[in-house]
Amino acid sequence: MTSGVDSLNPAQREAVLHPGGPLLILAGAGSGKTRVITFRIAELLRRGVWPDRILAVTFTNKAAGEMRERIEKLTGGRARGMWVGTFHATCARLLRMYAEKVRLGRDFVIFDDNDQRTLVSRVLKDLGVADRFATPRAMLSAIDGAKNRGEGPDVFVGHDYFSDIVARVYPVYQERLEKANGVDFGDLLLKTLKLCGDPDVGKRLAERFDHVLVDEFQDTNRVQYDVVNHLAARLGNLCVVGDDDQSIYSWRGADVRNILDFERDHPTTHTVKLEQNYRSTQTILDAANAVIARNLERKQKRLFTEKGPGELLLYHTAEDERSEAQFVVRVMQKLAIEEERVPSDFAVFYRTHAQSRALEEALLSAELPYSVIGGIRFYDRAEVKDLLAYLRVLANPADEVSLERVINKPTRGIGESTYERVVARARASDETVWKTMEAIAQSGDGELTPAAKKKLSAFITMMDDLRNEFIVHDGSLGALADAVLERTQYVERLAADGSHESQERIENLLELTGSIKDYEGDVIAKEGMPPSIHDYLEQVSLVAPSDTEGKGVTLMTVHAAKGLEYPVVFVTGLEDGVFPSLRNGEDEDAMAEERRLAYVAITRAEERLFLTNARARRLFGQDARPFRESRFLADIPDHCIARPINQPRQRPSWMDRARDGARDGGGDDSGYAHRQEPPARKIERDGGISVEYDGDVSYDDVESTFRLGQRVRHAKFGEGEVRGFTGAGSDLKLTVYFPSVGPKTIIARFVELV
DNA sequence: GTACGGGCTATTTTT
DNA sequence: TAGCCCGTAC
Repeated sequence: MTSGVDSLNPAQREAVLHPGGPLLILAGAGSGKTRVITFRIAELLRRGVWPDRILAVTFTNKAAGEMRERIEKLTGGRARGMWVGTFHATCARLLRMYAEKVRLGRDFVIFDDNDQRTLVSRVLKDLGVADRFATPRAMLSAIDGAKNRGEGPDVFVGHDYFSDIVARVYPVYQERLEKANGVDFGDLLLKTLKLCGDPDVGKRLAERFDHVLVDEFQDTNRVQYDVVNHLAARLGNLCVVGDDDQSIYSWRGADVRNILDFERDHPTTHTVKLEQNYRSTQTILDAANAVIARNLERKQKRLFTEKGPGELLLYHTAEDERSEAQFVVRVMQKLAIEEERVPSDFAVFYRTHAQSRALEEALLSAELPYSVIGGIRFYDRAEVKDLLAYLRVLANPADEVSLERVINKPTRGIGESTYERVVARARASDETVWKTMEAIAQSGDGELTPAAKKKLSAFITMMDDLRNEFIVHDGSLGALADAVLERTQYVERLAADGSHESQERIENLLELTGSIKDYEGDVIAKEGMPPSIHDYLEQVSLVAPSDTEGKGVTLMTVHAAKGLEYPVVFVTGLEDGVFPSLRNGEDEDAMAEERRLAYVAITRAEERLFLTNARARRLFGQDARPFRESRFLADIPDHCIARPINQPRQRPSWMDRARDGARDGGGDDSGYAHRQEPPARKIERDGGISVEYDGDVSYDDVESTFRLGQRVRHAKFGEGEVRGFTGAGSDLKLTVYFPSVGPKTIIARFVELV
C-alpha cells in the first residue's frame, strides 16, 4: 500500500522518502506529524527493513498506541515485532534484558513519583534533615534534575547551601532505592544509558536497531538524547521529529537545545520543515505566529493553511473568575444554537488546575456535561495506592516504601514504634526490613513485646500465604487482589465505617480489581498466557489510565492540551501573573517557555478561539494582585481579534443603563487604562426599546444584555424567550420563541427585557 | 493507636 | 480555598 504517499504534501513526502542518516523533521503544530512518522515507518518496511530492527519512541502511551495502530492500518501485519513505546517502557524493556549489568534484579519494580516522595521523606527523617527548604518535593526535583542531566549520586556535588543538602540525601535515597530493587523514572533512563556504556552490552545495543525514530523530540532530556544517539550509533539512521516552539517541559528536564543543536551534533543532518497546517484557520495561525515570533532563539517557521481566514478571535475581560466562567458558558450555549455545536466541540484551557473550579461550577449550573483532565488521578487515591502497595510487597518484599504503607493498614496493632524498632534493627544488620521482621518473628527480639511479635508473625503469615497460594502456585491476579482485600479485612473495615466517603473508596477498589481482571483477560487473549504480577505492576507504573478521552466539554491545563485539537477553544486566565505565570519572575527562559505555552494553547483551536481573563481573580483564597492583561494579548495582530471597545469596571449592560437613564459615564479607579464607554441613549420605537449606540457594540456588551432564556417582550408578539443570537452590535438579531407564534427572528432593538 | 485541629503552603506533571 | 503535616488530646 504505497498509494498514500501521493496524498502527502511535498515537504511531508520528502521526510517520508528520505533515504537515511540523521533526519530532523521540524513539524509545526497541526502539520500532520504523526502521519509523516507512520508513513515513513511504512516506507522503511516497504524497503525491506526488518520490523524488529525499527525502534520508535514517544513520550506518552497514548502517542505510542496511536502510532502502532496507524502503522498497522497502513501496513497490515507487516509491522509485527516493531519496537514502539514510550522512552520509559522501552528502557524498562532493555533493562530487563540486561538487569544484572547494572546491579538490578530482573524483577525490579518501578517507583512512581508518589513512591519517590515517600522514600525521600523517609530519608530526610532518617538523616535528621530538618530544614525549611529541604522539602521532599524540592529534594526530589533536585534529584530528578540531576538524573535527567546524567548525574548519578557519585557524580553529584553540592555547590551551595541547598545542593549540599541534596548531595547528602541523594546517595542515601539511591541506596535505599537499589536495596528495594527499585528504580525511579529517572533511573530507567540513566541506567539504560549506563548499559550503553558497558563494554559488552553497549556494543550490542548500538547494533540492535537499524532505524530509530523519536517523536516530540523537543521534550527529550540530556539522558534520553544520549541513549537515542547510542542506539542509532551504528548506522546513524536517527530520525527525530519535533517542534522547538512546543517545548513546554523544561521543568521536567527537557532541553530545547537537543533540537536546536541537532544539526550541529549531526553534521550530515537533512532537515525538513513542515509548515502547512491542516488544523486551524489562517486567523488563528496568524495569532499563533505573532505570539511565538517574539521568542528569539528558535527555528524559524511560519505556519500557513489553505483554509480561509475563518472567524475572528474574541477577547473578553470579565470582572472576576466567576463571571469569566459564565461568559465561557454563555458563549457555548450561544454556539450550541447558532452553530449546532455539541459540548465535546469545546475545550477550556487554563494555566493551573486551581482555575478549574469556577469553570466547573458554571458548567454544572448550566447543566453542560464536562470532564476535567488531570487533577486528582485515580491511581493517587489512598485506597488504590494501598491495594497496589500490597501487591508490590507480595511481588517484592524488599520494597520498603510499600511495606511501610501497608504494614498497619487497616490497623492491626503494628504501630509506629514497633515498626521503627524493626527498621532500626534492619539498618544495624544491613538487612531488608522484611527479612528482619521474619527473623524477629521467629527468634524474638528483646526490645519487642510478645504481643507485638505475635502481630508481626500474623502479618507475615498472611502475606506468605497470599504469596504461596496466588503467586507461587499460579492463581490469578484478580483472585489475588480479591484475596488481599478480603484477608486484610480492608473492605470490611471501610464498610463498617458506613460513611459516604468509605462507600466511594470501596467503589474505587472494585474498579481497581475490575481493571486488574480486565488487564489479565486482555493479556491472555493477546499472548495466550496470563501476565505475571510484575508485568501488571510495570503496566500500572508506566501507563496512566486513559481517562484522557473525556465526555462533554473538556477542561484541562495547557500542558495537558499538547497534541490535541478542538473545534472551539477557550483560553482563560490571560492575566500577567497567571498566564504567563510570573512565578519565576521575568526570567527570560521561563518567559520564553510561557510564550511557547501560549502558542500551544492557540494552535489547538480548529475554528474558533476565545481568549478571556478576569479583572480580579481569587486564587488560593487570596484576593488577586492588580490586574494587568496578559502580555501575549498585545502580540496578537489587530486584524485577528475582536477586542472589546471598552472594558467598564462594573460592566453594566447598556440596556440597564438605558433603562436606568444615563448615569455618570464610566468612572475608573481601577488603575487600568481603558477607553471611555460611548454614550447610550434610550429611544422608544415600535413598542420596544431601541438603544442607539455610538460605534460598534462589543460582543461583551451584547452578551451581558441578552442571555439565553432571557424573557423579552415584543410589541406585536408579546412575551417570549431568547433561544439564540445572530449578528452583533446594532445588527444583533435574536431568535425568540413566542408561545403564540413559535420561534421568530427579531431585531434586538425591538424587544424589551422582561 | 487514633482523631482532631491549627498552621502552613500553594504551577505546569507525558513516564 | 483546601490539602497535608504535625502536634496534642483522648
